[in-house]
Order: sequence, then structure tokens, then C-alpha cells
Amino acid sequence: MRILLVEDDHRVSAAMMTMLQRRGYEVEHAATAAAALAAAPCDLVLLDLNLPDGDGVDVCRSLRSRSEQLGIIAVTARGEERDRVVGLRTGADDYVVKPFSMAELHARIEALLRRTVRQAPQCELIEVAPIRINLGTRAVEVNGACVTLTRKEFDILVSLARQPGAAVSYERILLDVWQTTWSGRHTLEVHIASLRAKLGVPNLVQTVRGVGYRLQTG
Amino acid sequence: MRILLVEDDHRVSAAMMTMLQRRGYEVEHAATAAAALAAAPCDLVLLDLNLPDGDGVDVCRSLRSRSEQLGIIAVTARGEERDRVVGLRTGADDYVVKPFSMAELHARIEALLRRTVRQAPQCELIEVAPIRINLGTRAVEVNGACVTLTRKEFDILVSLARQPGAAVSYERILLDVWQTTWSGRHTLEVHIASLRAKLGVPNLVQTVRGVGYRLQTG
DNA sequence: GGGCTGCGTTATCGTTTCGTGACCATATGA
DNA sequence: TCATATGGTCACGAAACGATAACGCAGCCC
Repeated sequence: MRILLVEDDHRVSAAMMTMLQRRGYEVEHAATAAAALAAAPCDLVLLDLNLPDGDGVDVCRSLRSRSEQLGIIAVTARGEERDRVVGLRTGADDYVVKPFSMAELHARIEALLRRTVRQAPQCELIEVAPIRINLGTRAVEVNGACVTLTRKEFDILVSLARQPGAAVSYERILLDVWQTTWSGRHTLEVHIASLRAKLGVPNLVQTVRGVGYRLQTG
Repeated sequence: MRILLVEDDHRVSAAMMTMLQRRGYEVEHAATAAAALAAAPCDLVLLDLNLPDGDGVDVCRSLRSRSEQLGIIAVTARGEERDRVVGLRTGADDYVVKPFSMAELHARIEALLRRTVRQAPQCELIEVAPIRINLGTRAVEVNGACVTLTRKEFDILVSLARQPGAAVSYERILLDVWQTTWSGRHTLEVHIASLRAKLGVPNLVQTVRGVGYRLQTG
């Protein structure tokens, strides 16, 4: 298991690294936001939100946008609730406040790894009926013709295409695309409309009344 | 998104339920360990570890063994680190200590939901006599012919089909479909009527006088 | 600055679905 | 067999739902 530790205080980071390594993790250390974003891929990030060269929250956002399945645990000295909520909303999976015990941190790391690692590695290409989605390049083809989608449209399509034929609930799509169920359904409906228009195939994106939408298979 | 709230203190649970419902979640409440294990399937469990009739930790273990993908957030008054570690190690995905703010709880719920339901679509298939119910696509076939059901009709059918041949009480169905037993019983009867009409098979949905309904098995 | 594009919100409209009350049917039990 | 309670059916108004168009705002690139 590979962990990236992002922490600018070298005394703290040194202590944490030895603790983590003693427990069998491979640990890479980054002291700045830039270093964090440049680090090698890993399974989990321990991210201090107080960084010298940039806000940790931005790092969090960047990391999350890069990979959905990366586990992120925010670590910070500020214990105020507002910070915690912001941290979680930004894409962190968990939040630990200093000072914390190594036992608890370890438990949280394992609880999170249990979730993240088990996930099937994303295949780069999703094919559903007449659509072909390249997750890497974010390119979409319909019946062989390339279609340009905006970010939201693409994310919505992927959210649907991950479970072809299944009814995907509003909440699920909102979580996948906006990371929260809070923002309006209306917005989603509007994007669905433009997605349908761009795909051009009638009945491909079907509505499931009272539930959400479904991508018609074959 | 369906949440099961396991909490024995009724003042606390009432407050939490309204808060959760206000944020758009479907909530079922269980006050005991037994009730928790008997409740309908859900996406996430808020589990008080201090229960009267059995240790919450056991409930946690049982729920986890039943489903790997179920999200479990342990909620408890004991704030000692040892408890937290035990909770997480038992299978909980997250741990919140009372008193907590609703904003933080909500943030943690969303952070966890973002992970849980996404990957393994419950592509479960229920087959009872001439009916085939696909929970993922919410499609229903009767004798091979596709039937279109409304949300309520479908939910009622699933509630019955989960225990084929067994008499399912009014209360159980109302909880499954409306998340409350608060009257509405007449409404259920009406929906049963239209469900029967759509299924078209006589005697498939049987009345159990004074109790509820039963789905006739092959 | 001025156009463009992506995005979120609001307003509006047609449709489906739901819940309710009135009335009918059937079972139950004396 | 009849009275009563329990469940079934019908019909209608209210509410929810979803599609679409239009607007405003922000960021971006000349």
C-alpha cells in the first residue's frame, strides 16, 4: 500500500513516516502543494490542509478531480467544524484533527483502504450500444462520429454509462457529478436535455419517473 | 438515498430524522438491534453503538458481513479513542462522536455515499412465480411480457417480493414505500388495486385479512 | 473591452402520478 | 341470514414531475 504524506512540518512528518512505515506502508513525503501534485500515484493521501505554498483545499480538489478512487484523509490542526465540513465537501473522504492518536489514524486509513482499493480498476473505455466513451481522453463517439461534450455533460454520461441499462437515481448522478445531492435537480435536468440533443439518438437517455435516468443498452 | 437510523433515544432520533429528511434522504428508524437487522435494505446506516438490547458493535459486524458495500457510520456518545478504533475496526466506515453538528454529519454522509453505492450496482434479480423483477433497471416482466409500473407500484411489489409467499404487514409495506406508517393505508389499497390490474394475473397479490398482503409463490 | 462558452437559475407548460372520498363487494361472526 | 367490518374500485382534483426556453453571470480568449 502506497501512501502520500503531505505535511510541511518536518518534525511531524518524520514522526508520522516512521509510524506508517513501521506498520507496513510505503510512504512518500511531500512538503509543499507543488510537490504533492507532482508525486507518484498512490493509494491514499494524508493531506495537511495548512500548507505554505498554497491552500491544501486546492490540492485536495486537484487530487480528487484527477482520480475518483483515490482515498484522501485531510489532516489538520484547525479543529473548527466549518473547516471540517469544507474539507469533506471538497472531496476528502475523511478528516482527522491534530492531535490524533496513531491508532485512530491507522484505523481510519484501513477503513478507507477497505473501500478504495477493492474498487475495480477503471477500464479506460466504456462502450454502450452506439456510444463509446474514452475516460482518459474524455472523448465520446456516437455511431463512430465524434461528439464534443462539456464537462458536466460528460460526467453525467459517464455516471449513467457506468451501469448501462440500470436506472441511476438523481442523487447518484448528483453525487457523481457535483459531489453533493444538495445542488438542484433542475440543473441536472437542463444538462440532460443538452446531452440528449448532442447525442442525437432518440430514446438513448431515458427518464425513469420519480427515480432518475437510464442509458438504454443495445 | 435510503438511510437506516439506529438510535434508541427517541428525542435524538426524532431530531435526526427530521434533519435528514429535510435534506432529502429517505430515513427508516430502528430503536433496537433486532429492529436494525430486520429493516429494509438501505444505502447507509447511522449506527448508535449504545443500544439497549445488544451491543451496537455486534450489529455493525452483522451488517458488514451481510454487505461489503453498505456504508456504516458509527455514532456514539463515548468519545474515548479506544472506542473509536474498535468501531472502525469492526467494519464501520466512519465514526462520529456526540455531540456532533448536523452539517458535519451531512458532509460525512455525502463523503461516504460518494464512495459506496457507486461501484456495485445491486443488479439483483427477484423471481417469483411468473414475475421477474430487476432491481437495477426497475423493470418488471410478467410471463415474459414487460410491464410498466409507477414508482409506488414498483416499490410495493418489491416490498412484497422480498419475502415471497409470506404475509407482509401493512406497516412493513408502508415503511418500505412511504417511510412511515402514518395512516395512508387506504392509499396503499388503491395502489394495490392498480398493481393487480397491471400484473394481470389473478390471485397473485393476495389479501391477508387484518394483516396485509402476500405474493403467491409458484 | 467584446464576443464565446459553460453553467446555474427561473419561469412556464403539459403530463403523470398520487391521495382522497364516495360507494360497492365480500368475508366474518352471531 | 343479516349486520358489520374490512377491503376493493372508481373518479376527480391537487400536486409532483420533467422538458424546454430564456436569462444572467462568470471565466476565457482574442
